[in-house]
Amino acid sequence: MDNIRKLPDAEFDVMVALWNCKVSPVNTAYLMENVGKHKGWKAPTLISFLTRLEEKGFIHSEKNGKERQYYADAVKDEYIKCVTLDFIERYHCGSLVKMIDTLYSDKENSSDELDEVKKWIQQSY
Amino acid sequence: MDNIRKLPDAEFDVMVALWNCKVSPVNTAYLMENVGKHKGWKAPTLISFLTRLEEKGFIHSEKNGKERQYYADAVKDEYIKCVTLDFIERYHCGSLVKMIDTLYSDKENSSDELDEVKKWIQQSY
DNA sequence: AAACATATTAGACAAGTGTATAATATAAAA
DNA sequence: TTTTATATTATACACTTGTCTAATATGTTT
Repeated sequence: MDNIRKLPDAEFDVMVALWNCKVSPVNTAYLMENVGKHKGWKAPTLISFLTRLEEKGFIHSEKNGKERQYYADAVKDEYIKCVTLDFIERYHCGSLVKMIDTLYSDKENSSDELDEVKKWIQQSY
Repeated sequence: MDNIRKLPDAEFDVMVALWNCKVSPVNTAYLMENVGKHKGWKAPTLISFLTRLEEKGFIHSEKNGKERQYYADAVKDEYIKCVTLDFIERYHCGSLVKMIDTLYSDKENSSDELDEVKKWIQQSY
């Protein structure tokens, strides 16, 4: 959980689609419906990303007749958490407060979001 | 402040060095001292990044004799804020709370950081 | 003015990313 | 069992990013 191979945008989008589906495995057609089409990709484009994700160990697949079925192996929350820690480290010296400060230092429409944070802190710790 | 051209890592590192120096402009030698050397870059590598940053409109420069002087044009806080909003949008559906939740849902060593956040909220809003 | 030192420029190149076309399987229909 | 339809594979290609070597300028010494 430390060697965070940050995925390129398109591959991440595919992972999200995979993570979000209720069933597993899913086929290319399904993923075309859920990301590909929306992004304007041709099928081979999608499959390219899937192939690369498999090479990187984020997913695996099985060929089933003419089609191929894909399984997500990486865990969504773990991945997101890693990427987020990385981000805070790089852009905010590893400090969540510094980040919040950058975001809301100008006291504009900060209320809503910060209110939620306040609530979150109170009830969950 | 909306068209956030996210910089590649190396170029961002150069920007940070530029943003952090007290004087302006600075020359390549100075930047070599402050990032280049540390990153193990040869001078032309650094200058490549500077050239690209200039093409992207983040900095400008003036030739002064044999040397060149660089000025940061982009504003650090603005840039960081944009990139951060972008990040939260992409990885946490635009919700700061969702992000914090992903980060500290496991209630481990969350105290310190969250304490700070609590304090921050209390005193600044 | 020649020679030297050194900063910058030009250009190059490999790897990674986004994207697609053409070729090849393979299931289904005729 | 041909033909047809469609999914997948093999490639390819342009751009971006990280990095550098060789060439060129220009200031400084001699």
